[in-house]
Amino acid sequence: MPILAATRSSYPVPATERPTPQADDVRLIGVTMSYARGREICGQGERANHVYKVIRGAVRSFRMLSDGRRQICDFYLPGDIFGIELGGERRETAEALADTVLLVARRSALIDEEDGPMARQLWRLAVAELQRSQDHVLTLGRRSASERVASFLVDLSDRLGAGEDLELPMSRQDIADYLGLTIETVSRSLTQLQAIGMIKVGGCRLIHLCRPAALADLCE
Amino acid sequence: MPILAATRSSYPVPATERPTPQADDVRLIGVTMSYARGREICGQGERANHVYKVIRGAVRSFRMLSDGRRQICDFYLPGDIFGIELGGERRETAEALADTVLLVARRSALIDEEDGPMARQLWRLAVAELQRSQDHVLTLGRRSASERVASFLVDLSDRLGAGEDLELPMSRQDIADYLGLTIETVSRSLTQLQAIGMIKVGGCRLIHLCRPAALADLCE
DNA sequence: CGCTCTATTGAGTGGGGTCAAATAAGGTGG
DNA sequence: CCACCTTATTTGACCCCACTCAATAGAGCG
Repeated sequence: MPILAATRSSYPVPATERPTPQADDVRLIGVTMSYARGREICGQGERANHVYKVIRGAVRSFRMLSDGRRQICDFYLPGDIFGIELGGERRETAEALADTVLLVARRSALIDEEDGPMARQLWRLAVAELQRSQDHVLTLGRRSASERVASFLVDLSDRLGAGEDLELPMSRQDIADYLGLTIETVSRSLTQLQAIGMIKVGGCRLIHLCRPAALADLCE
Repeated sequence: MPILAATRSSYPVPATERPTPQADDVRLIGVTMSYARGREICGQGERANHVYKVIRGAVRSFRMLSDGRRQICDFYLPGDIFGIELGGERRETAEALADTVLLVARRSALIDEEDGPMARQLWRLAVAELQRSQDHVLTLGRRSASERVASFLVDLSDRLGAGEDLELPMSRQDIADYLGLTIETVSRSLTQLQAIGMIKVGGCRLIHLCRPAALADLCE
């Protein structure tokens, strides 16, 4: 019998089978599932049969080169929808950053519908993700290490709606693989931003933005 | 009276007013316009009232940081559609790489339609562009200079359907701004790829891929 | 308290950037 | 068609930001 499973588990656990009470943006009907920290949600090369909405926790989505270099494409936070692909095969792997609860819906429930409004919702979703990806391209292509870290913090603060006190759901390694840097460089950039009074690092998952506006200005 | 204008002109010139005879992918109804090399097609911050399909020539789409650093998000080649935005404002500027002919359609003709199949076409278009952008992220985040240039050449060859003889529609500066490098590094990478027998540079706009498969392998 | 995992800091290196000069490729006007 | 001018590309010399390798310091957990 499915239960709401917030406990650490080795395999994904169905949590409830009711559709979400309120659908914010896109109406998803599916099953909520729990994933333990680090667990794979869906893998590169698999058939893309489901789409996901983050209820609690956080997710990283990434691709790897054959020699092991990893690039994180995006992090997904509560409210975000991910996993909508064009063709049948997934191009990215998604993993839970922390213990995470997802709403899992059949892809067919979304895509095969001859429903104009729904298709437009999907389109909006795709365009919004495209814009995020293009911001990412700008950051990776033309910003220095500390600018990348600054823009990352600003973006995360906006998305979490957390104001000036950020609790990072991801490790330094994840940030590095998102920003195209190494963990050492991420760490040094944080130290440097702290030195110029932009932020205050209080434990490795806690960051206070002392001057959010100035931080945003760093990214132009 | 609008004419088919292939001549160099200072301002965009309407070419014909008939809809395209055959629509490949998305049925666009609009006006064909000619743009001289270097001319702006639409600018960052403007209202996004039109969408564009490349008939002849090529287009670069880019964003700039306040200090002048430029990041090219994508190049658009004959057959490609671009300029579909979510909100009202454009986030990127588009310019003609060479003398270019575009089919220009009103955005409203696409978006306001309550047409399921059309909305799905739009969605496919957006997802396809998203996938290209995510490939770009992987390249910028985790590949070395010569790997970037190699993957760029392979991708361009695929898209142009040109086989092993590539005619580049863009300058070294454009390539550099697309790949997050400098022109000097692009040039050195090309020289290096030539030195190991991968390509043959014959004039700055002509590149022959001697070993296309090996070149693709460089990008893993 | 000790073990393990993660993050920070330090020292040294190298890939790609900067600056500058040489070369090649286009245009333009005579 | 050629000489001249302008712009784009290549090459060289040198430097610096970010990477690598290594050691230290915290954090989390049993």
